[in-house]
This record gives sequence, C-alpha cells and structure tokens, in this order.
Amino acid sequence: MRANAETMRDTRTAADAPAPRDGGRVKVLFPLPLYKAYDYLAETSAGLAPGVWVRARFGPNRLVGVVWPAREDEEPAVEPAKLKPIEAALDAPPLAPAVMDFVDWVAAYTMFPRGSVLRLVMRSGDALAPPEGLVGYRPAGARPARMTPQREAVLAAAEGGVLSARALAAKAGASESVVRALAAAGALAPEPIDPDPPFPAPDPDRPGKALSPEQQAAARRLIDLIAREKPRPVLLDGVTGAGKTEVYLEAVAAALRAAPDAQALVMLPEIALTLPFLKRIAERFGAEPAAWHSDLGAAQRRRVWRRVLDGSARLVVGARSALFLPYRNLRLIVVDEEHEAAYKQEDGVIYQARDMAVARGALGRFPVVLASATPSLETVVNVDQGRYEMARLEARYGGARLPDIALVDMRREPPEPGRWLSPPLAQGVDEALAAGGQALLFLNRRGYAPLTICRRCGSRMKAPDSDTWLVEHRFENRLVCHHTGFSMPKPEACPVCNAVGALVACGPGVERVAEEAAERWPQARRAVLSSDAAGPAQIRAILDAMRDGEIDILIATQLVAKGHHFPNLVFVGVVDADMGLAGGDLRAAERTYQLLSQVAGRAGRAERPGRALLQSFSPDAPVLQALASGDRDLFLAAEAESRRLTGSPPYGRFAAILLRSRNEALLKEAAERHRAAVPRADGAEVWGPAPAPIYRLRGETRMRFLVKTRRDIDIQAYVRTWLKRARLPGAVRRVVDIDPYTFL
DNA sequence: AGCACGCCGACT
DNA sequence: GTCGGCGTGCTC
Repeated sequence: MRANAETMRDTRTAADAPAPRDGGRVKVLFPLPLYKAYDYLAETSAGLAPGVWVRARFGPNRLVGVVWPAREDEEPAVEPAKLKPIEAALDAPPLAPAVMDFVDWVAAYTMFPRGSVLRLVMRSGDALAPPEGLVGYRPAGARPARMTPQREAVLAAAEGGVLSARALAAKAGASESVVRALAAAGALAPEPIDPDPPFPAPDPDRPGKALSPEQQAAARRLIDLIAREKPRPVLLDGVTGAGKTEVYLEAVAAALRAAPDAQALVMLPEIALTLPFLKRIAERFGAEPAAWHSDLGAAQRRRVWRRVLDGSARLVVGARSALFLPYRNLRLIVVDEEHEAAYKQEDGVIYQARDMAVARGALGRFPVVLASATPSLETVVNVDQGRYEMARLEARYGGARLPDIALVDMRREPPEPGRWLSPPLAQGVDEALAAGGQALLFLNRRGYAPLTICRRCGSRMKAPDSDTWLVEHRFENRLVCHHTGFSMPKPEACPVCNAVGALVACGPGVERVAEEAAERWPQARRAVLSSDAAGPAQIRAILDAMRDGEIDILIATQLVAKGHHFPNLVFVGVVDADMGLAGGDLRAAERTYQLLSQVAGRAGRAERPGRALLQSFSPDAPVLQALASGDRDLFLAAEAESRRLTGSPPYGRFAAILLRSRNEALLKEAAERHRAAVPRADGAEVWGPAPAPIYRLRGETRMRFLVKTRRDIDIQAYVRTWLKRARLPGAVRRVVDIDPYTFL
C-alpha cells in the first residue's frame, strides 16, 4: 500500500467554489464506466469545489474521483443514509471547468459513460499519488583530497543541476560508484529531486526560422483570425513542403504570448509524432515540448500529466489522446494532418479526435487550427458553408497538385481472365521498374472478392433495398450486403443482361494482387502491406523498407496513405478505383485523392513527374473524371455533391451499433429484437442487422446496424430512444459508434 | 471496473 | 450432497 501522504485540502480557500446545494452533499465522478456521478458527504461546511480530486469509498474499494458540477438533468436525490463521506481531497490543482465540460460533452456526443471519458483524462494511472522519494546530488563545495579524471568529470557534470546518481554517472561517463564515493567524501551533497521536473517555458519571442513572404502572410492571417472575439476553427491549407509547420507555430507563439499561463496543443497522428518533429518545435521555442503518445513510459507519462495539470507544461505535442490531458488553461489546438483517418479512435471510447478538438475549442472559447495538404471533405464543406475560416499557403487554387492521372476503362482494356491488372497498369509498373523507380499498387480491400460484376455488361450486383454493392462470401456462395444484411445465393446468370457465367468476383484482396505481381515481376522485390498481415512493428518495417528503396513494388491497402513519404515512388496503380465510389467505404475516394496528392507532392522533386493510373468500370463517374483532371477542388466538389445526393456525412449523420456475443443464437435473437424496436421517425432510417465488418473476432460473433439520419436530426437522441426499447441480454454487448469510419 | 449474489454441472 | 462456473446487477 502506498503511503497516504496526501494532505487534506483546505477547501475554504477555494474562493470561487459555489456552495453545494443541499449542504455538504457533492457529486463525485469516478473513472469507471458509469453514466452518472455519485453523491457524497463533504464534511467541511463549505463543501468541495467542482474539479477537486478526492478519494472516497465506492462499494468495497477506495477510488480517486473528481468532484463534479451539479447538472440540470439530475434524478431524485438518494437517501441521506446511503451517503458515504469523502475521505480526502488530494493535494493537486483541481480539474479545470472546461475539461469537465469537455468530458460531459464527449460523453453525450459519443454516448459513452461519463466515467469512461473521465478515465481518458485520468489515464496516467497513479499520477496523483505522492511522488516517490528520489535523491540527487549537487556540488557541496568541498573537494576530495584525491582527484581522478572520473571524479573531475562527475563534479563538472554536477554543476549543471541536481541529478540522480545514475544520470550524473551517465552524463560524466563514469560509474555510479564514483558518485557515491564523492558523496561519502562530502564533495557532493544529497538533495531530494523532483521526479516530475517542470518543462522549461517555451519562448514565443525567440526568433524562428525566417518565413517566406507567403508564409508570413498566412501566419498573419491565422493570428488575426484567432484573435477574434469568438474564434472559429481555421483550415490551414497548403501543399507538403510549403512550410505549414512554421506557419502554425507562429499561431502557437501568439497563443502562448497571450497569457502567462496559456497552454497550446499540437496534435499529430501517432505515426507522425517523431523525434525530428519534436526537435523542430524545440528549435522554434528554445525548449522541449511535452510529448504525449501511446508508448510513453510510466514516468514520462506521469511527468507530462502532472505538469499539464499544474499548467507548467505550456506546449504539448501529442497524439489524439493528448486531447484529454487535464489542461489548466488551454488556448489553442493545432490538428496537423487533419484529414488522417488515424484520428478516429476505434477502441474503448470511440471518438474522432479532430472533431472533438473542434468541440474542445468551442467549449474553451479558443481557436483550433486544422492543417492539411489534402483536407478532408468534412472540413472543406465546413469552410464552404462558413463555419470554418481558411488560410491558404499557396496563392494558386488549393495548391495541392495531383500527379499525371489517367483512367483505365476496364470494359475496354480488361485484364486477362483471372488477372486484375490491366495491360496499361502492368505497363506502368514495367516502366517504373525499368527507370529504377518504385511502383505502388493500391487497393482498398484486404479481404477476398468484395464485389461481383458482370464482365459482359459491367453492371454490379446490388442489394434491392439500397444502392450498395453485394459482397461475395465464398463459404456460403452467397452475395451479402454489409449495410442492410440482405443476402442471396450467387446467381448463375447476370440479372441485367442474362449472360450466363459472366459474373465474376472482382476487386481482389491484396493477396491476390500480390500473387499476380509475383507472376508478372518475379525478379522484383515485392511486399504486401495490409493491416491483417502483421503487427505495427512489421508495418513500420515495410514502410521503412519502401522509403529506403528496398522494395520495388509495394502492394498496399489504405494503410499506406497515412502520411508516408517515398522519395523514389514514381508510379501508382489504383487497382480498383470504383471501390469507394458506391461501395463499402464512404471515404475511399477521398483516400485515393490523398494518396495521389502525396505522390504528386514528391513528383516535383523527382526527375520525372509521378504517374498514376486508375482502373475503373465506370470511368465516366463525375468523381473519377474530377480526379483525372488533376484538379483537387474539382474533385472535392464532385465528392461533396455525391455525398449530398446520398445524404452521407457531412450532409447527413451516421451511427453504427455493434452487437457482439460469444453466443451466436443469443446474438441473432438480440439483433432481431433490436430490429423490431427501431423507432419510426421522419428523416431517420436503420439498416441491418448485417454481419459486422469482422463477423468473428476473439471468439465473439458480431452483428451491426447502421443508423442514417438527416443532418438536422439529433442522432444521439434517436439512438437512445431506440436502444432503450431494446433490452439486451447480458451475454450480448453493445457498442455505439457515432460517425463510424469503417463500413466494410 | 470490481465484487457479490445466484442458479446449474462434475467431484470428494 | 457440495464446490464453483460466470451471468446479472450494484456501487452514493
């Protein structure tokens, strides 16, 4: 048991504490999957202010929780007899009101329990426990009688500040025994050291890199926009290499300058959070930022958390979870690479970090900068509709160039039977290899045959009740719609043109394309990149190998589109450009455009322009035409129009409800009961149950519903009404995913 | 999240 | 007969 050294906090000093209603009764929220805060007795007459960290018994255990603000929607008070006392208030700065508002808001939006969201805030485990005693050494003035080079080195190292024996020894290049000997001789004096050393203050006025006139203009505009009374989110739009980072760092500087305790967060996709990036920031501000990401060690995690809480960590650079740190006075968030799908958190509390950042800004009344070379459609639409501001880094339209893109009409230039790469595509790879460059074959599909088309007439097998494609399930030899659950035996003849035997499973998984690549280019070095191929380390290794030119042909899913840079990539073949246009994934077309933009970004530096070929059965589709035109804004407009027509986000709302269980029969029964309980409402519809994207996972079977509503409908309220009506057996678990990203 | 209470299989 | 499986429900 840890020493309970927390001191009682004199709560009467909390001047702004509103007197608790109902004398001495306060609400406490615990970091557990609980929807509500629990009532406790505060023994001091003034009670405890919201935000104060407390320890109290909850059931049989003692837990740390937070005194929570009383909200309007509360149910009748529990009997006083049930109330337990708060055992202690912890000696730590209270949670800021904006953070509590944010927890409540995220819980309401995502439909996860408040306590689960609070757990995201408290994820640093025992950060509130008193620090363990750590001893360091400083020079004591006295010099030992006998000096050695090692001793000299250690004493010199100790001049720099109080360091632990180990750190001192490492710095001096000597062993710890030298340190101990010096301490014993009285040349070094022991001194307790702070296990969570504060972060040095960033200096916003330090001269940064010289900005180009264009960067200066963008920075100025950004600073003007965010200085407004009621700041709106700003899209910072500029091509790779245009120096977006330097520009938004000026916004960070302005935010830090605005108040002595102001904090700023620069959020990055996990994969982009690298040491060189941190160094770059350190150079600008003359101090290391507080870095926050998933594989931070416990000590670092604790240090960052505590220093963010007490406000001394003023600049945080972190992955999506950094959004939930306990900021004291957050004044700016930059979401770099805002289009990245990696901002979508898929386990635990499911949320979109970019969207939550925007909400955090609104609650805290501060600006949010969304930076990207290939902004997401949602963000672009928000700009178009005047909800977001925009600052562009290139005077020319959008600036994002696309490579030389051509479409391959698969009806006119089909691959040989049993193959998936058309002659032009294969030729593109040939040429890339001959020129000593790399080729990428891109494919949005990792599973098996996802789409059944008629080779004769080009028509796609669709579900009768929706405009979605049918996916072949090989085991059952059936065609299944993953949206609606509709399924039928695979027919012999095409229902449109009646051609017999012309129906083919199309859009092969990466493995099948890899097979074909092996046949065609046996001498080339090839690799397959897909999320079910390997763990993160292997994925990393493949990406590094590609970057370093150790791979000639990479066959990859969307994983490759996550902000990587391959300097020698000269050809991209998109194996099935139709996939995203009406198929499983809402954002597949967008990812294709992002990927292509990346290729183009490099093409400027490469000797020859990058080339891309898109294989399609419907090359006349407006979205594909726009892509092939190489005009980014035209593409975005076409994509927006297609979303508008189908009522998809951002013009409509989606929610996914996943049911899972080890007991398949119970699951099916629960799914049926949910189906029956679907409320009728104007502007809302529910599709399903259908097999979930991954039907069997870790011994569980999973079914999924998709809710689609008009934009003006409160989708959470609709889902709540529905789910309240469908009681589920305990053996079936249910997860709500608002704004789902995975549709496959 | 823990933890206790509560009804159905293979053991001393 | 009982030990114990984990399904279900509660924690102010």
